[in-house]
Amino acid sequence: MAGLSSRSAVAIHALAMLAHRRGGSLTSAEIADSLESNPVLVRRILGRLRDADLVWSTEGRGGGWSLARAPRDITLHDAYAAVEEGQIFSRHTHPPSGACEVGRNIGDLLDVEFQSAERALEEQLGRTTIADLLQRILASDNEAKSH
Amino acid sequence: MAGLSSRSAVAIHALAMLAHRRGGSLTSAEIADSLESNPVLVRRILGRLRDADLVWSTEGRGGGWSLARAPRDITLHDAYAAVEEGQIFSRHTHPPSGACEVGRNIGDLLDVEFQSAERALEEQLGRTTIADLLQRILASDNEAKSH
DNA sequence: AAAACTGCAACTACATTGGTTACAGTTAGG
DNA sequence: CCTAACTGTAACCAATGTAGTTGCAGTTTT
Repeated sequence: MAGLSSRSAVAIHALAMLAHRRGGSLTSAEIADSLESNPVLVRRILGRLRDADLVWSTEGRGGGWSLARAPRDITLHDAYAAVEEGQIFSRHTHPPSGACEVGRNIGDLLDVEFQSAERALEEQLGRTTIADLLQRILASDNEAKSH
Repeated sequence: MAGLSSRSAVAIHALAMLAHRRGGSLTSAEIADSLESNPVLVRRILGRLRDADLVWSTEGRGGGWSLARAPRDITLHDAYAAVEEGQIFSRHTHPPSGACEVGRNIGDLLDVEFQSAERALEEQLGRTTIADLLQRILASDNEAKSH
């Protein structure tokens, strides 16, 4: 458990690509190309984004994926929450001993602390939208080209 | 990678127990008892706390573990940083395609976002000390006893 | 009918974690 | 000086979750 999966990175990458396409759509193969990864992996992750109403998909020939909202209305936290499950911190694997003053009380208090730390992380993620990110990506690209 | 390990919870639990002992020491077996866990596991984690100068240990008969600082000078972030390694978010497993405008620029920008989110979490953890936590643990215990 | 898609189940390889056993080294006490 | 009670570590196991892949059924356009 050396941290969370790379699904957040993949999800945000895909959302940025879709935002770059404006209203247009992309296939899972096209997104997988940019990720140097696999279309099935992309569909798995985009499927979760669809469950969270961030994107929608159409089947069959000519099908693919599109944004379900404006890029400025999707935050990095939306992407994170859609693909990453549960809590960041793991709690005690066994309930601590009730015979110990610390053991029988620490559980709930630790929960409060961990939850507020996670909330701080989520709030920070919520401050950046896909539109913000795409703008910086394009600025970064122009910067690179001019050198 | 459904989050971090439970090492932070174990570390904080152990620090709270040591703080409760005031200047005294505890053996890894005593701490393991409260955790309903294993002395070796405890020594592994307390070893990291020692590397971070939060506790010290003495070997041999009558040995054990003690705090290396006052409880009010140890934050939950200190414990977290000592036992949890690396970053919370995983990055792209392969570097994205350089052929894609998004792919060749997103890496660094995502790093900035993820790092500032993690910093927010760490700052929140830094706001609570072991002394704070122990005080609440004891208050919680008295509360429970009075009913 | 064929081509180009999504959706999904199943499987592999791999890393990490929690847990355990075993044992060497250190120290205090009788 | 010998034994009991500790720490320190290495080695190993089972369980879990992830990334990656193959295969195939279903859907839609041409």
